Amino acid sequence: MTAQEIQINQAACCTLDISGKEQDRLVAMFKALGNPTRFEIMKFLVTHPGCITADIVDYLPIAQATVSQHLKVLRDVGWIEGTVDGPAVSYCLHENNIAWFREQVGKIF
Amino acid sequence: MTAQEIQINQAACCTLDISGKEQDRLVAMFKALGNPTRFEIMKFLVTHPGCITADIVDYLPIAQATVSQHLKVLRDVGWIEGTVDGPAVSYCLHENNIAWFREQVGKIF
DNA sequence: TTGTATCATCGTATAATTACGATATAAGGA
DNA sequence: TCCTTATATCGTAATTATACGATGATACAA
Repeated sequence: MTAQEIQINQAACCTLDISGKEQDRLVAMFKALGNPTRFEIMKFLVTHPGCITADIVDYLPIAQATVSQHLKVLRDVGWIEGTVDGPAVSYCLHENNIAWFREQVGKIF
Repeated sequence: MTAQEIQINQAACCTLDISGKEQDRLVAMFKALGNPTRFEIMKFLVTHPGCITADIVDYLPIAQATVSQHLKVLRDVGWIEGTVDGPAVSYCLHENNIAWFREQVGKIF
């Protein structure tokens, strides 16, 4: 169920300054970090900016396929960005999106 | 520039000062808001502090049992707090925990 | 006590997530 | 070209989340 699918039974007098696609994106960012493994990946990236997937696979006790899946989730919602570097992919935090997230959290609550 | 000053600058960027139970709690808070319905409930509470469950049930297009379940999740992780008021329960945002969340997000990323 | 209002919990069906091994793809070297 | 390295994707089993109606629990008024 997305923000657009939820049919509110009351006038829009109660909405804050987020809704629709922006709200869905924010919720997706919350959801992505609501997983212990993905949170751990984010923590790793803070201290290892520019590391490649293999580094994360070595660090975590889970299979390569699973790490790749989690990286895709984090990429799709905008927490991180990957740069192709030969056969490898180098990952970094997506600073702009992180700033946007922090800004939204500050605005809403 | 001394090594100490460099360390201070790094700490200002990202302290990564979280682990164990605190990290689990933070992840649980992320997860709880990573659901569109629960996010909508939080938005409603911003503009309707002290409202009761029935108000939220009227507002959302989902069954009372489902709303109650979502409220329990939000309560358990600390986003909101409920006060018994006769047969009803009045809900508010848990300001201290929200401040803690914002602080953690600011510290880590 | 009986009835009503309010909310929580139970049981359960369906959907989504998470993990894995196997396999496909893409870059670059021999 | 063929081989190696590094990732992504596929198929799938197990777990978890989400929603519902039915029912249980609690407060209070009549």
